[in-house]
Amino acid sequence: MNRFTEMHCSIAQAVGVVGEPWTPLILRDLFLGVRRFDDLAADLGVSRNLLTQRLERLMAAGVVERLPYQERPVRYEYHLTEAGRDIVPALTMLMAWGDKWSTPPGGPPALLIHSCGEQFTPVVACPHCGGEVTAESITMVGGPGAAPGPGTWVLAGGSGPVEAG
Amino acid sequence: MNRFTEMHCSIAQAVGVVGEPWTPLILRDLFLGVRRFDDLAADLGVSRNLLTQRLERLMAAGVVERLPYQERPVRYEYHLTEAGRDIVPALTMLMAWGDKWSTPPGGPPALLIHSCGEQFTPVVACPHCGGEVTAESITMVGGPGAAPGPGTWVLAGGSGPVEAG
DNA sequence: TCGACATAGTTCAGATTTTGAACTGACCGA
DNA sequence: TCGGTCAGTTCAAAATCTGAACTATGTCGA
Repeated sequence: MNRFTEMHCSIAQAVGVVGEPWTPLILRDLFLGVRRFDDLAADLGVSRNLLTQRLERLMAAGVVERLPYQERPVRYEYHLTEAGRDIVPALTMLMAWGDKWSTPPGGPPALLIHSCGEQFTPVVACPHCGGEVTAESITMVGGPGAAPGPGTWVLAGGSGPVEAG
Repeated sequence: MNRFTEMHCSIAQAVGVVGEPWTPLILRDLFLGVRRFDDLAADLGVSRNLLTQRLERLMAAGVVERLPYQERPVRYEYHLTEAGRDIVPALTMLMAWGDKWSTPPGGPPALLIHSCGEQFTPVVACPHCGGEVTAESITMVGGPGAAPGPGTWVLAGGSGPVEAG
């Protein structure tokens, strides 16, 4: 729980859980197979106490789970839960944005291969028409849970389409 | 510039620019049409000096631009640039994740309408086959810019597909 | 049985960042 | 001249993060 998770906004909810410093990179590493405390700390360069705290928060949020991989002494590995794996597509969009707008020297550090066999740049799509989702092609409207409060007055009351852009 | 933007990882690049506390919500508000300093501060509940700092960083990164909307006295509005609008699809994925895993009381605070006319939940897709991108359907491999260093050893050397999940 | 090593943390002082409230400065309108 | 608007700036206190050392549990080799 932090101030973001108390806002009536789904972006704030997500940011409150997976948007804290280091957390997206922790999730990336877990996805890539870096699962042990010392490996995460070494790979990321994050301080160990903060890593402890972030993993605790992610476990409390149900995004990460800790599983023993040996007894005597008991040692644990961290794994993404279903909710954690479900954030991976959003991470690929961040990666694509970083590649596009931050032009790393020598080209992208990593590439994505889809199960269809092709190397690809991910896009967000509308599942109804299959068309691409861009800032220009969408509108946000208040939903059933719309409520007044910080971060929501724009949509409060479900008062209809908001002109955006 | 911060320690994330110095890493050889596109996710870290993106997080370094748009992942600081409050920044995703600032971008959301700019997208929704909240453009003035006082409106942003009031809507978000962020301290004004931090808002100043975040907007400066976003302008330096080319994600936001400041345009005068009146003279005498000169007053400015903040707008998303092309790079800023380009992050919006990723924000919709965070929103969808928040809706799915954080079950807000009363339902989602906001809904998305695509230009095709349908209300939708965004998905990440492969532009080659149109298939959905999930943690299970993708593999990451080292790209041309792969380099050793914090946050990259997993992919360093372009040593081939990484088993993930 | 001793010492070195491995893993997964915890502790804590100092540095950095963020908050919250008040203040500044330019201008308008009555 | 007074009050209000807008876009910030200033600054002390609070919260967070870093970096290094330390703890705890158990293995292994000599």
